[in-house]
Amino acid sequence: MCSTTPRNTRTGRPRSTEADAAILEATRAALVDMGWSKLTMGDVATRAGVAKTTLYRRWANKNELVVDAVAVLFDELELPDLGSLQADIEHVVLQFAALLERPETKTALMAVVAESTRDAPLRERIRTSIVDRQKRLVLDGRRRAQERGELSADPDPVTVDALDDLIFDVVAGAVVHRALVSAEPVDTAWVARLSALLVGGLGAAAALG
Amino acid sequence: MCSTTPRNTRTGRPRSTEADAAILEATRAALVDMGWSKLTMGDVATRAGVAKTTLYRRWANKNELVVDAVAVLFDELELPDLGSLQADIEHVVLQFAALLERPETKTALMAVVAESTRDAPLRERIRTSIVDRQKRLVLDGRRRAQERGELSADPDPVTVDALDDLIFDVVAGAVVHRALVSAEPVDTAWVARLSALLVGGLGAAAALG
Amino acid sequence: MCSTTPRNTRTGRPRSTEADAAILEATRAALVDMGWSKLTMGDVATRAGVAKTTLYRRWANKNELVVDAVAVLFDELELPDLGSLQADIEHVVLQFAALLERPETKTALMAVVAESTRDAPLRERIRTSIVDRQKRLVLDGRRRAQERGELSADPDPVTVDALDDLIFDVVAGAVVHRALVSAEPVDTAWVARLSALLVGGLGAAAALG
Amino acid sequence: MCSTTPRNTRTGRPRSTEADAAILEATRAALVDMGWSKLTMGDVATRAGVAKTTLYRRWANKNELVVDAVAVLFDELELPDLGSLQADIEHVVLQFAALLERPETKTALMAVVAESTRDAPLRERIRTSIVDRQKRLVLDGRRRAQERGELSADPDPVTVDALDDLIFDVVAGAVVHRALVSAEPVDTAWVARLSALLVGGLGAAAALG
DNA sequence: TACTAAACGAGACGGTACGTCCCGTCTTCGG
DNA sequence: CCGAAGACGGGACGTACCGTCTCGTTTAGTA
Repeated sequence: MCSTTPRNTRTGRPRSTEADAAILEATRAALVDMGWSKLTMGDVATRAGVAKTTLYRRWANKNELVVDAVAVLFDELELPDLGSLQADIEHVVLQFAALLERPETKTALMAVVAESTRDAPLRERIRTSIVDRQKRLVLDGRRRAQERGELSADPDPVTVDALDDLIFDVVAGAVVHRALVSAEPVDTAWVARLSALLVGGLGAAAALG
Repeated sequence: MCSTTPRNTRTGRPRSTEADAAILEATRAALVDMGWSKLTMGDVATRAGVAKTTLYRRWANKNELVVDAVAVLFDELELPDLGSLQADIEHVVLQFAALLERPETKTALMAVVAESTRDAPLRERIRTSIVDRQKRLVLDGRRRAQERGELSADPDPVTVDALDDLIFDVVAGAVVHRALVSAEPVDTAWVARLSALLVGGLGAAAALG
Repeated sequence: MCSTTPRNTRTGRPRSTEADAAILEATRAALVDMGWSKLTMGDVATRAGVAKTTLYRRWANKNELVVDAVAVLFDELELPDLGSLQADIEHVVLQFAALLERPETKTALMAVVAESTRDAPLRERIRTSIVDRQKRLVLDGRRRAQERGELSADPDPVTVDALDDLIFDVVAGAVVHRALVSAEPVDTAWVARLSALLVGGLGAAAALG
Repeated sequence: MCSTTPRNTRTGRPRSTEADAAILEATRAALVDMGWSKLTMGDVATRAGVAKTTLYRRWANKNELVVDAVAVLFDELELPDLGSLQADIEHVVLQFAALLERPETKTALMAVVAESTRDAPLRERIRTSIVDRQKRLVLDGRRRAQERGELSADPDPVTVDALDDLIFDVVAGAVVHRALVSAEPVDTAWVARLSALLVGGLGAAAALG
């Protein structure tokens, strides 16, 4: 979780795990109060009841800290089986939209992505901590739809992977763009239209072979 | 273009219009060299051969300046008639992807969007300078497809607007997410899959009514 | 007075002379309250009602600032003609001792001298700002004693200079050592013994040729 | 030698005497390399191959450690009988000057004296570890000169003590001032002038009674 | 021989000050 | 009045040490 790998040595005083938790919690609180660009390391340290050095001992910079602080929130997303592909999509999209409405994610997600365009380690951290972890939702949903017979079972794993990636970018990208760029509400009507478009498109793709 | 409305007074030395252009050019150059978060007003002023006061007389802050500096780049997007909806989509998506590959847009777009989540005037400026200006592409493409008969002509303008907005968020969002969040290449194969999905989905939606 | 020579250019806002004075005054106050080793640049800035950057724009470090802050105090020393060499010596020694009793000089003088052992520019600054300026007292006193006939007038200027330097080191060194190293009071009895020793030694030297 | 008195208990692992020596040696080395103000406890610990806690178990702070580290160097001063007061003075002054030329004493002596102006325990430690130990040189020299008949034997012990103290401050002060404040060489010519002045002054004082 | 208790190295801890960078404003002079 | 130059008060940065603390590991003297 921390940016520096835990030391291999076993000498010396061990790092405080309470400090870790307090810092991440304080970071989320600071994101809510200040937003990403006004968040300062000193303020996070103060909120966490921790010295600034303790932050820097664990995270190299603000971006890595913020990624870790918000990554855990993305793990709350779930994909219960609601009986149809469209219902599953609508449910997870609404969940994702609710997550993006939270002030800590809203201000932080795009900011760290923006920073990651010039920071390869940060990009990698975002990928492993957030992006890859959420692809499971697409994989589960697609597999389940195939089991239901809503989608044909493509035998080529490469094609399947590419399709999963495409769906992931389309769904997540559309929601993020609607919520943050267009700054319009992700309401049930919009979600219904999006999922209809997707289900139709996937069905047509299947029909075409 | 400037944040302050042009003054009505006609006394005194008039503002230099060369300065305006030099500042925006310098801003783009600074974005390329430093990225958004390392860009400083002082550096932009120096690059533009201009005093800091001259910047602040025209733009209230870094974000507004950056929006103006990159907005013009988005006007380069065009939608030539390539004969089919799918071809039109693929063309514009590739253009958009190329635009997002440019270092000045890559680093700036998500950053100002992130800032705009806590800055309503900035949100408005992004909408008018960038977002709304690009919706014309969707509108033109959709209208052209209807004229070709690829899409049915829905008589309800509200439904049409909602569909245009959906398509805009899906296309733009998917490309941005692919390029910046997933950090995977927007290549012709991916673009073909995306446009196939869209065309299929729109056709299915039309078939369903 | 400041460590950086005033710029040659005449453009831009000129430096505040009030800030200069306020900073030196605040430095002396901080020396009194905190002592040299606990004095911080930030505290001096706060006391002076000035930003830290304003300090650093003028002085490269704490030592140069402190030298400038205390140097002016040494200019208060005077050598009125009291009619005899011994009286003149006793008077100036008591003045010097009183100066060394002031908390700002007591804590600062030895500290900057200690630092100057590894800092040639600081050594030079101490010499020009403090040491050389006080040698005038020795020169005046010696010349006056020669005019009175208490000392023979040596025709060789090199010998005279060497003697002035010796007297300066003996008198200043003895007082400093008594006050700060031995940490014993520089009272009238001790001063009387010191001046008697000096006058006797100078007389004997004159007698010997 | 250590600041804390040896514990009375006899259980547990005894303190390492090698550590004591290594620390003092490391302190002198650090003084040479870094100077007093850049010397850090952590660096001394590292040089000594010792943990920081081991330092703090023995010395309360940097100043006390430095006093102990340099005090031993002052014990090297000796006063061999060279047959005349002037020769004795010149010899010890040159020895003292050589000691002050060593980088570890040059940087440390004035620094700890400066610190001692606001730190009574340190002042006491300096007195007992350094100052009082060197007064023996004056006492021996003065007694020896009286035995030779160069100085009259004053029957009043109070007067004798006061004279010893005066000579000590004059000699030590003059050398320190010459070497560190005036930053001029303590060469044989200067030493000859100083001792001539002193011998003359003491003789004149004796003549006057 | 095993126990005990202090000293040890290592290094994390809360904290202070550092000196730098940039902010956005203000103050000067010259055009 | 505009613009350049640059000083201003202010805030945050990331680093270096401080002196303390908590670990697990010696180590000498006792039991």
